[in-house]
Amino acid sequence: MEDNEQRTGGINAVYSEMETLSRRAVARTRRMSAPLSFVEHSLLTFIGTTPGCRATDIAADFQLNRSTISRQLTTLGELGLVEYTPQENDAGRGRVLRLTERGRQLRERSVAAQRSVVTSRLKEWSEEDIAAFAAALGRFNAGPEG
Amino acid sequence: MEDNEQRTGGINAVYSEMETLSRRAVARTRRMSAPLSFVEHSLLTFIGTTPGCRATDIAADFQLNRSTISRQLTTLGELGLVEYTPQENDAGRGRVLRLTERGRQLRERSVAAQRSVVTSRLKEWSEEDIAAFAAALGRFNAGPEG
DNA sequence: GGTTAGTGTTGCATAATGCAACACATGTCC
DNA sequence: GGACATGTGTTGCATTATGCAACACTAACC
Repeated sequence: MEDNEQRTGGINAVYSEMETLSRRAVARTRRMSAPLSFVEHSLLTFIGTTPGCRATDIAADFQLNRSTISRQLTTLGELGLVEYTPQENDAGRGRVLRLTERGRQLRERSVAAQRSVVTSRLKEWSEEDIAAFAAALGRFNAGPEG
Repeated sequence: MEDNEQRTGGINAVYSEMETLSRRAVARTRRMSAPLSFVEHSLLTFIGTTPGCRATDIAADFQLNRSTISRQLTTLGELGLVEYTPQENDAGRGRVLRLTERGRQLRERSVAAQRSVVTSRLKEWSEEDIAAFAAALGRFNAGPEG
């Protein structure tokens, strides 16, 4: 835990850039994911990539009230994008969510549009730089809870 | 623009990790920036780091309606966090915003709390890795519009 | 000076969110 | 097995956030 200046400066830079990145990502989702809102898009992604997740898990991860998630899921359910998996015997409390085929398709379309923006921003990057960047992002996301 | 598989895979990974990163950043801000919302926190940061910015610039960047920004700024103004700079002769249209001393302090407190989470996640990273990560994030953010 | 275009504000409607209370299901303990 | 505790999802109600349209005001333009 050597707390030298260079390390602190690097951390500050990382945080600052991440705040910019996140603000722009939210704005981009607002612009490009219509008619999905940022939270709705995040719901589809989370459900699609978190097998076995329940509404309360989402609420904890998103830091939103359970009632908010419940209502959002009701909406997505009425749109035919999300559904409850049939009850299984070994299922614990709560109900397990999953995407419908339509949900997968809609999310894939939204992702493709936003990914094109990322592709454009990485236009001048070498293959190695892209791989290193992806690895660093993955390492950060997989890191210890803070 | 050689479009080989490895490059595409890297870009997909970058996008996927960024979506996770942004979702968590928004959740973290919800949890740690109280009583500031994510948008309010973003407003303070944007105004603090974008000299000469006006309400309409924020609306364009955040992809939110001007009326929404106007009301949010009214609230932040009543809280004594944001103010209009006195009219200058060479000022163009609109009114230029800036943080008050209280606004700077409140934002700094909020940033410090969130930055500690980033610090914790980078605990095992070498100084060089942190510097490289910060550089890559900066390069990405500074890249061409998409 | 008159016109055009950009900026910020407000009324109204809608969507998103939180809190509290509740019903229901699951787990625990005896 | 039954009583109790705990977790999950839903709904009523209030508050806040957001969008759209209309407006007033101001700066730019010819």
